[in-house]
Amino acid sequence: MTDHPDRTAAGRNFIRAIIAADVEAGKHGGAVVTRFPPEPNGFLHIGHAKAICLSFGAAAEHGGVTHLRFDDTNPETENELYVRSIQEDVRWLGFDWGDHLYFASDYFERLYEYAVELIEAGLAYVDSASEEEIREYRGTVTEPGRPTAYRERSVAENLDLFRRMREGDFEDGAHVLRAKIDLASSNMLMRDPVLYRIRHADHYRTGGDWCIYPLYDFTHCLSDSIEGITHSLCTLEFDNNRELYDWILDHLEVPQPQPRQYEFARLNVEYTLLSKRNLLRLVEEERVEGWDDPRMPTVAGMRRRGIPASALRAFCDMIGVAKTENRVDFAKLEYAIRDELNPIAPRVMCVLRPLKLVVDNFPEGKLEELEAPYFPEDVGKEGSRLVPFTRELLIERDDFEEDPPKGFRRLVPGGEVRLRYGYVVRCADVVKDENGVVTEVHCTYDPETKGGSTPDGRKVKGTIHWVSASHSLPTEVRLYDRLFSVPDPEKGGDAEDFTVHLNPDSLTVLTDSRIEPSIKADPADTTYQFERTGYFVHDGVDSRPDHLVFNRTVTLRDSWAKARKAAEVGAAGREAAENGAEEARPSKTAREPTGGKGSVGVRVRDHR
RNA sequence: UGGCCCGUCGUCUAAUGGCAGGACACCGGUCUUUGGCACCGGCGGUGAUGGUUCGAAUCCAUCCGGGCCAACCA
Repeated sequence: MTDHPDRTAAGRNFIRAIIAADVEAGKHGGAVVTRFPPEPNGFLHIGHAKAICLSFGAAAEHGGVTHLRFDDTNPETENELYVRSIQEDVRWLGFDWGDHLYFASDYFERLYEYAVELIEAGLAYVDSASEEEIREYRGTVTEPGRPTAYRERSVAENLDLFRRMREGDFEDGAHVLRAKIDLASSNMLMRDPVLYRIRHADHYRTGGDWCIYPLYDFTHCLSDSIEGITHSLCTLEFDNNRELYDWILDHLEVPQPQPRQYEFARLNVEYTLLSKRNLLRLVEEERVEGWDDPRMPTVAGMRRRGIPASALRAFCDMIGVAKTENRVDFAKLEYAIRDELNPIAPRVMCVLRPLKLVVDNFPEGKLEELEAPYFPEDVGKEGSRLVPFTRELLIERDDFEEDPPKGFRRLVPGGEVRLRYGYVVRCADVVKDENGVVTEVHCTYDPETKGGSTPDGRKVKGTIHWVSASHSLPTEVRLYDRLFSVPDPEKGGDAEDFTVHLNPDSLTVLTDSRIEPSIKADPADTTYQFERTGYFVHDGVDSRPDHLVFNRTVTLRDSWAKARKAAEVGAAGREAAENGAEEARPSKTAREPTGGKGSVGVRVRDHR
């Protein structure tokens, strides 16, 4: 899995430096045990991928192990479906927890005993104040908290009450167990944090065994301790929790040395959001088709989109680990994807928005099979397929211009262009409908240029992709763009609903695309490069032999589109209206018009 | 507002008192039967002000800016 050799270089980030120093110093006997502790209440996303790469990577670097532990202490939000998807996703990412699969819910009995120990030491008490009261008595960041009426209960009374809480003698919310620490602490988390609450709810694993459930701060440090974790890595927002993490372990009889918590900055990516709460909203409100919608930043979504696990790992390597708040450029992810796919994705030809091209001097009914390599020279991989060449072909609508802009290197009236792996053709004539829309391009081909070479040495500047009109396969193609139209959709906080920033153009469905027939013989999970357009993969959910569906993983870099865009700056949004014709809304199934008429002038939206 | 954390090219990230480096992006070029890939070159940064030091991104102080914390969520 070390596809990047320098990954093992010591001290590549501050956490790995700490771990390396600890190993060097012989702490924990030189052992490294980390853990990845997801709560099974949602799907894993790219932010988790960063945490997974860090925790698994840092341990593996020293021959250590990483535990997968479900932090399942909240029966109301967690379930089995999430447990399964999380395991599948971690495995798919390429990491192995071996035998070390754990559940915090398996520790409930031991946790209960630890709580009793705390009570016996006079360090925890049962508080019978209401939730509102406790909140009010906690004070604010500028005012200290005050004790409720129950803070000085005797150990015996606390023990009895806590036992009866477990027995089910009380209603939800009647009592809680609190640590007795410091109500005046400047760290709000130290103001007698709640350790246990009563919740008469069935847990997806323990069923009705318990009606009291431990909270995060109590559960997490002790779970780490129980499992012999050495380095407990989490994100920055748990910084304030560390003091409590240490306090609990310091005041209980636990194995030494204790695990230490280290925090790093969570990942943010431009034009997306990574909070599980809001991702869940997108799913529940059907703004997307589900957790695995290819537009989602979830591991499942990215997998369906065609992003290889190796690209995600490479991306995590590239972004590093630090404590600085960050928002990573979307282009960095795209780079990682292209960089992984370029050497492994076989090239095939698919025409996204077809325009008929008739080769006038090619015999009607004649079929010529042309050999086309799957990889360009520089990739250096063997393999080729035959592509059928016929009198009637289909080319990309964008590849013909009657009135070409400066620098246009494709087909124009009277001009020559090379059909990839085929012949050089010259445009002789154009057929238009009553609206002046081009419906057919007529060409003549030069038989001497078979395969694309020019024996006479003349330069043909443009090469375009094509398919046979009669032998190509119809396919649906789904083009994805960023889910949000602003770099930080959650910026407004709760004051603003992030859904207003959803990009209405995040999905474009093309229904009359045509692909070369060779792909019929390939495994369904093949990731292709459609020449000149991008990387595509069969949609794992909707694609069938009789109804092909391809997802665009990422576009190819397109310096022509970039140049065009730059040229148009200042020319105002003159094409806004035309673009509007092909947009589909998220989760809706609007289709691009299938006739030539409506789709003329439509440009492939650039991914940027 | 009290506490804690964090400020380095546009973005991400190195430099642990000793030449501010890399990646992505961007710009220019070479190559090219993908306007892809590759290669070459360029642009561009230590939030501010003081102080300590032969020497400060690094240590200290103040200020400015950003983030987290007042769930019986994690």
